[in-house]
Amino acid sequence: MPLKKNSASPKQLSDVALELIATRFRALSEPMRLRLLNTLMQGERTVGQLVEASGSGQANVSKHLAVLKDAGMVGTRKEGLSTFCYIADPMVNELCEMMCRRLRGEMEAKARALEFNPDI
Amino acid sequence: MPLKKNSASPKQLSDVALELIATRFRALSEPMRLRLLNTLMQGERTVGQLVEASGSGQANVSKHLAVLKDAGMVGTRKEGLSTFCYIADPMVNELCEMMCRRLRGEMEAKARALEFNPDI
DNA sequence: TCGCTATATGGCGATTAAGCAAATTAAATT
DNA sequence: AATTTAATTTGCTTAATCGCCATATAGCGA
Repeated sequence: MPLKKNSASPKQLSDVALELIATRFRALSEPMRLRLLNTLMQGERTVGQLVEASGSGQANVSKHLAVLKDAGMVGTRKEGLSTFCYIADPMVNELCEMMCRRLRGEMEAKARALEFNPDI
Repeated sequence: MPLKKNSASPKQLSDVALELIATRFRALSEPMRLRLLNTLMQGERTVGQLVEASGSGQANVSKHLAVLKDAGMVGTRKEGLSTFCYIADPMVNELCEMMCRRLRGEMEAKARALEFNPDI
């Protein structure tokens, strides 16, 4: 067995792949959508609850949710008149936490860099 | 000791935080920028090399690199006339790999779902 | 100093995306 | 069937972004 590249193959991604990946990240590139996801991290919510929690209009929330659904990040479940939304992809949590951690680290480093340094 | 939530605190992120996170993801939301990053994963490259590898115009590459630099994902180093670019944040690799894995998984699942199923 | 090369920047047209308001569908209630 | 409630869709306006072109800056060699 030739034992191909086992991990982190240095290949260039195809145009199609790049487009797909970009679309996923684009879904995460708007504060309002991140706010919706952030709320959904606490558990299932109806569209109406998300409207209230987000402070945005109903039409906008609906459209943002459609984007997140297309990206496979949010799922929905109908129950009577209400549509319940939930995070369909646990990767979303990972991605956001990773990003938050990183940002906190950077900001703290910058804050430290701006402090007076009495011991040098 | 009250034993607060030790991890994954269910807090809502602030507007500022959401904006910062969105900006980071937005940097990853364009195929051309992903292509540049993908090339840089193989190692340092000059802007000119990236122009050639990407098949895009020099001005565009320069602007895309500026976005990636602002997002803290790419760093540069000047050497004579050339500007060498490199991935400044290892998280970029993680994020892209995670996304690729996930997409592969989903696509394979969809492909399987489209197959004829002889054993049922 | 005068070019020559590598990169950055500014302007322009076209496309895309967001927010708002109004119209439309869909399910439950009376 | 008519009404009410929940959500999606559509049309409009404004703002952001991409790619292309031309121009400006900066370092190097003649």
